[in-house]
Amino acid sequence: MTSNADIARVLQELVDLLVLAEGSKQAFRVRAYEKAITAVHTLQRDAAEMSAAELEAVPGIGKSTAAKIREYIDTGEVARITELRKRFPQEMLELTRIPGLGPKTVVMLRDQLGVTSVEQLQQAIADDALQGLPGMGQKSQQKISHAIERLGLHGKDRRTPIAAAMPIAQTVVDALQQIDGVSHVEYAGSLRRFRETIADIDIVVASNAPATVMAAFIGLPLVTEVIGQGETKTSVLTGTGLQIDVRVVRPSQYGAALVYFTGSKQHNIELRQRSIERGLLLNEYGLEESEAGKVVASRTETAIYKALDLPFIAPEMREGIGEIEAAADRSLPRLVEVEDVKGDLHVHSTWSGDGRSPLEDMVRTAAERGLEYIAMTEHGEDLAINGLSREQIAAERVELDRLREEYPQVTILSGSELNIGPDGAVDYDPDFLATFDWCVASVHSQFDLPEARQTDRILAAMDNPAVSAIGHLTGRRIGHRPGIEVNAKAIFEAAVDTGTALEINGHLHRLDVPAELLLLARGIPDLKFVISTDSHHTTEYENIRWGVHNARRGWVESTSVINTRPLSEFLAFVAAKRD
DNA sequence: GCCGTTTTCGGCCCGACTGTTTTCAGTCG
Repeated sequence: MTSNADIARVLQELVDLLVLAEGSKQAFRVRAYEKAITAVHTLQRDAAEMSAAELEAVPGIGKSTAAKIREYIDTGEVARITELRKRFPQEMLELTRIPGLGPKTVVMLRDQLGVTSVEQLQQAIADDALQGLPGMGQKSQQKISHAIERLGLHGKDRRTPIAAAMPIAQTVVDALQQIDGVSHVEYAGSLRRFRETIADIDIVVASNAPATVMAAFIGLPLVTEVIGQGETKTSVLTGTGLQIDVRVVRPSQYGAALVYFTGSKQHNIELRQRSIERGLLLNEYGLEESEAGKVVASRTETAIYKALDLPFIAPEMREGIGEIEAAADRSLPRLVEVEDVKGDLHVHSTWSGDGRSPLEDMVRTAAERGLEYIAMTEHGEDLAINGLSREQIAAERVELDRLREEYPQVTILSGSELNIGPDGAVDYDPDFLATFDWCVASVHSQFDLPEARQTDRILAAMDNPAVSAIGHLTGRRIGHRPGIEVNAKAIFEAAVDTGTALEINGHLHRLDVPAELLLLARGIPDLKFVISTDSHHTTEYENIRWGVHNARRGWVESTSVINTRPLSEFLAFVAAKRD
């Protein structure tokens, strides 16, 4: 069956082609289709099973898009796309990936020089053929030439995994924080919204001395090239080709700037439309009356939202997927927060082959961090090298008993991270499994089985009464390895039916269950999650922040997360399944 | 192309920076 993801991909190709045909990414048709793509992504059912009329009823999808979606489902093609492909061959789309080359220039190059590929463009530059073209001089030619050279590092489409971007962003934020006269610094953009990959890092600075900030910024050791520099905006590249944009605003404008640069683009557009409806104008400097120009709000984000008759909307939700409507009718979810989390139920020590901190260090750190309970979940014995035999588990439990006396403030559970085999079987026998207080079961092998088999193995693992949660559902490593393919809906249903929780793994490389799937799980009553750090070292308890961010991006409420509950309630959840 | 308590046409978010220009077009976010 044609999946929603397939449809979104097809519409994306249509958008890419239309940008050339329309000459602008901002063309209304282009934006309309982009909105439709978002609508398809967030659709709660399979588009393939929907009639044209039903599709048309979806906000953002109109008559024309609905017809094209049906056309694709029924015939596997869209005539409009076929036609556009003839006008704009694939290589021309490649040209638009060169930073600084927009659709107008790409089409002009074809019309004036017959250039339709990167190779031809390089030849044209070698021939000095670009300067003299309408609107192009020597500098333009140099700029394009330079952009092609570094395309290998960062084309416009290149995205960086959040795990790589986050430490860089924090380094820059920390450095800018030190500058005299800087009152606030925060990373914004897709990083603040906690997307799993980011195109560039946006940093907002509040200061009355922008020149000082910019000078310090471009002087940072990680800056290898300055792309653009103005009074309020400077863009640079790092050695890995990651772009960092810094915007400086006055402290009184900080909230407006933060809203603006956090985005998303769609969220901002909707906020501006809401502003216009109220006779207001919203930009990165403030929310003001359109006529009088009097500033209504600008210092804090909360003030901006309030002036638009909205409660504060969490950055992780600002994707233009219905959060503003939900805010307007006061039906925003009560998102989970880091402070809500009482226990960590996925923790390794050096007892596991890949653990890097000794057991006592892990326990002491948990106690110091104020956790009420933890589960030591060393790897099960089926995981070669890393896993624990029954004898090793018995030995670890002796140590756990001693630690319980030494650290009475934290309840230490004896757990395991079991391995889900290709058929859904897990480590150990039922009697031995019953001796654990808590087991999380995860896929660690056979990542390329077809969707049906992957789904079946997880459903089988959920049927096991000892399995209280499924760990890192897809097993993906962001930017390195795609996850296993699963039927998410079937898994959500089975999780409810069997009383099994789904882990939200907080490792920045994992963020698994992915937020995209969490969004699909919205509104399923009784579906429970557990947010875990998967710590292998004492420093990794910090991962709880990332796990919570990811959960919030998936609109997960505090009440759906079992490790926000007191120990007694949490144990009751485990016991309910075993009975 | 989508949408509508300013409905079926006429709007559609807003600004910085660059390079080419003497007032703007293109690109980008």
